[in-house]
Amino acid sequence: MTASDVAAHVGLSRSAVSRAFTEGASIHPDKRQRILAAAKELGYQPNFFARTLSTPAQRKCSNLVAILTSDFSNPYQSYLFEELSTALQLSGKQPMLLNVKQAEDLDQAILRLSGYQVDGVIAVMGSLPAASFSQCLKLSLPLVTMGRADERGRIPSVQTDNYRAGQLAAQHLLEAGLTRLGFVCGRADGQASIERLAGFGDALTEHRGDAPQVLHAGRYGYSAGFEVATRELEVLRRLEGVFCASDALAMGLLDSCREVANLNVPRQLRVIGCDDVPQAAWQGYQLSTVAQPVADMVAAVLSLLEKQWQGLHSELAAVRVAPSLVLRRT
Amino acid sequence: MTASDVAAHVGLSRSAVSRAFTEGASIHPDKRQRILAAAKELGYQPNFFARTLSTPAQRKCSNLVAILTSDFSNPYQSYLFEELSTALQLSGKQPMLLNVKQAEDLDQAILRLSGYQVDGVIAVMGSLPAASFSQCLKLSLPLVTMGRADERGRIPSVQTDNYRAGQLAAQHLLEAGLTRLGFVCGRADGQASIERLAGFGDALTEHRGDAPQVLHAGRYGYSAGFEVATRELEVLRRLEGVFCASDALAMGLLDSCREVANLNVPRQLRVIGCDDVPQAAWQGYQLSTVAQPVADMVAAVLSLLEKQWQGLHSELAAVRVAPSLVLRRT
DNA sequence: TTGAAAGCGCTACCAT
DNA sequence: ATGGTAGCGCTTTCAA
Repeated sequence: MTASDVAAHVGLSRSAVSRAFTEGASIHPDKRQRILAAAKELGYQPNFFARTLSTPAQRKCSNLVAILTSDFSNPYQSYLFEELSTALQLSGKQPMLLNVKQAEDLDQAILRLSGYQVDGVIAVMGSLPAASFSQCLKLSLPLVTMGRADERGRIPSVQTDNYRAGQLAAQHLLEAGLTRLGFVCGRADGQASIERLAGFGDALTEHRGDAPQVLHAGRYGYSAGFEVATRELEVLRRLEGVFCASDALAMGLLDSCREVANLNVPRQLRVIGCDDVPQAAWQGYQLSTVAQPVADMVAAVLSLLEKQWQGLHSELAAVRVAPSLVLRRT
Repeated sequence: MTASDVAAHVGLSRSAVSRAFTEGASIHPDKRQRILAAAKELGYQPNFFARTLSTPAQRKCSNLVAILTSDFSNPYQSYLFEELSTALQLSGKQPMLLNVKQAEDLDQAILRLSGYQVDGVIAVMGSLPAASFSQCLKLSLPLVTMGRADERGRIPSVQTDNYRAGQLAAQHLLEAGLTRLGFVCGRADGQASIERLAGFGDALTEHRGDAPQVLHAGRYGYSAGFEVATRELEVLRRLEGVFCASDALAMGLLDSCREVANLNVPRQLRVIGCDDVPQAAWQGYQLSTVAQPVADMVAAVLSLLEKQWQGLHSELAAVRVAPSLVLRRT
């Protein structure tokens, strides 16, 4: 089905058909109606590829935006992904997905993406090195990363203010009158964990508390939380409250307390997580947590992309969005 | 960056560049090397849009495949989605995502998709009526649905053999010597729930057991499971085992038993779920379940698409893949 | 094996 | 407001 087919069907020119599908083009309303009706009947839709091809370079635009991600099993990632794809569609963009398993593939993958003329790339991969994105820079392909800023500040990024997240967690535990506090770290080299710990620790010392006891889970998942709690049970028994670097860690720890340690939460130990994934609200957990402001983050990402499309490269930055406290049972 | 730019850079023709990127084209190996090297240096990648445009209709192909889905918060969906996108990429296809919130949007959405020249559509939306896909049929856009067959058998589909899933669950509970059994239904009108119940019930009567007591949760999520268990506590107390239409339902029920009913699982009540989502293996749940054969289903989906691309419409069918039992603590 | 040229479906610019 | 036409980047004949 092509524009010519439709044109022939209604007895008008190809140009007329094109205009009927172009917002604000000079065409008689009646004719536009007739053309649109015929198109609907014939199942015609302008070929976006051809359209992009013929549009002048200046405002060429495929409306395709790539989302790069490496892990869906992570509940926070899939939650973020839901919001991201919805927002993208709402603003008229079509999300393309790239599931990147190995960092080495990245340059190659981005090159392929450029073959699809994507308008921009959103990278949701906290653990990937910024160096991997050199190809985007080289192709001057608009890019925004989420969850991790480029060390050299050359890539626009959006992330939670992790330092603030640590402060909030500390504030909550301190207000409960607790003093012996701990922090469960995800990846030891993870920027997020490091910053959360910094905010947490600073807040404690400011309030004349002791520095937190740090437990190393090594990863951010449920199992890691369960395992670290089982392994470090003695440490946990001496604590009054812990801040976990992710909700999944907190939930694993919680279950270990319940089933292995027979440690009552929140009576003997208060637990606060970070992310506010849907499961945190489950009646079985009722986990208090520091909520990542997902909606705000998504809005910030779109705005950063928008700026790049408008050529406002000067105003780009590492955006940090404020998290908030969600208090539940733990 | 266009083929002409690369051609100029190496002092050859556009045609040569095109051939360098075409598998098995007639070109001197040395020249191909030079061109490929130059392309890499310049960050050139053939424009897939233009390529699709110029390729003869017969084997025209964008390598774009759309995935339609309506809910990512569902853990089974995101798990399935992970597998699907990976498999697609592995076979050289690029997944495009369409998050469909409202069924009415569907026709419109599919039309838009056709504008992107997608090679096929995979619909992962159990709860959408088959009628919504008329647009695909009209455009003769290859389509495969997952999780729900078209009543009239006109749309190729892949799903778990839900009847068999019910049988497996029954078999497990009967082998444990239990007789007073129940079934927790998700959506009362959901095909999956109905079939699972049928298999479950038939297996029970075959073994001379009573027909199962049916509890209606109304939805498939965690909260629905928690609520139905709390509401129907008295019924639950009289049962020895329940089969839940989804893992999320089972987990909600489990938590309600633990926290509200003080009912010991598995001693007083055995619970078996359906799906085998990652959370089912969490130490806090250790949920026995009927596993959906996700890898097999994904393979079947790709194979059905492949057949449509080869024009083998005669061999299409509603594929049913066998589930398997995963026994854990409950 | 190679370069020239036609044409894929479309939009944008011409004239009218 | 309308129809004709050039040309977007590419693949593919066709000659050579």
